[in-house]
Amino acid sequence: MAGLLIGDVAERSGLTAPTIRYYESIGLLAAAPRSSTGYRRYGDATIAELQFIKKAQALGFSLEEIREILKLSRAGTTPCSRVLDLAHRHLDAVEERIRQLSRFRDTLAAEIRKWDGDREPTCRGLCQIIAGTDEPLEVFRPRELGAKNERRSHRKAR
Amino acid sequence: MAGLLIGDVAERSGLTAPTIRYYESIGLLAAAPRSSTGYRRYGDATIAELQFIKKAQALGFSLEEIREILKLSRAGTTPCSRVLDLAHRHLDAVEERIRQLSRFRDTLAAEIRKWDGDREPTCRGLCQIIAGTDEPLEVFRPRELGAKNERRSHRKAR
DNA sequence: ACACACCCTCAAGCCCACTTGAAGGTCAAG
DNA sequence: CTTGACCTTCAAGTGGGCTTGAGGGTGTGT
Repeated sequence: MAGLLIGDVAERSGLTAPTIRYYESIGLLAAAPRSSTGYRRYGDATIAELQFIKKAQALGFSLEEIREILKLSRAGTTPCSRVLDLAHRHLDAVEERIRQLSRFRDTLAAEIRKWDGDREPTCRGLCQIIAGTDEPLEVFRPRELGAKNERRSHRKAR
Repeated sequence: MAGLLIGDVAERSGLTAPTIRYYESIGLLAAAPRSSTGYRRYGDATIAELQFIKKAQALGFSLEEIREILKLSRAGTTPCSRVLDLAHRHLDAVEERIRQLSRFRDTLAAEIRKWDGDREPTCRGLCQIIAGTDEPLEVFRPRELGAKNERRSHRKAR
């Protein structure tokens, strides 16, 4: 009987069998056809799809976003502008993070040089150094790019 | 009585009161002194510390790592060589992170360019574009950069 | 005196992306 | 016919970093 077993697919895609079942369970992957005894049977298309999922994930997309992409993709006719937009936003986020990290690295490196030259380096400095750097950093939350943590309550003064 | 209430600290630091209590509970923040009725009382130093935590977090450090930094930092009198050493290691970590992110950005940007250039950017094409790319992409796992997912079992052929 | 915005603790829940475990069915080789 | 490597399902656990809820105390303005 034709078709790969889940373990073969797992091996070829570099995922685990439970992960593949999990993907099916959350609707990321279409339900595989079954053999008469209930075994899932796969074709090469699934491996390609899993590799797509892996790479999309590696590119920073959440499973939710990937599902959205695949849904649009399966619809076929829908334009890809949303997907493209999503990718652009990810790129922006990544670049901003690189900038933040670079600034931090410079600050840290400068501080270390100061310390290295210092005869009597105090540890207390560390907090102030890092805490006292320039503008407030935006928190980069790779998996949830929407900033849903805005709390600006007006407290009654006591 | 002197001292900020937890809500004031929350507002000024941009965190929430429960989060601050949580940080205390996991030993990230020192236990605040209490008023006679049990209210936590804070000084400005705590706000600076929380901002340090926020920034370190934004830079990709886990609370565990931040705790380590703060612990050494608080040790105060102990020779600073350890802190310095830690700082060096963090600098290395930051630089490695920058390199990883840069590679990641290049890959993503390349995908987007490919995609942008496409006259008929069908989502199907997109999938194939990403799925069909050359070398395997490195998975970018922001919080756990260690690649612990190598499974290469040898399956018996059936 | 009362409302109301704070504060406290402790426990449980949530989210994501899985992983692990238990209990059992299937299939090919020896 | 047994062994053992596979497959099945469903449930529960993991980990990081919180958030939410219940139940109850505090402090101030009117």
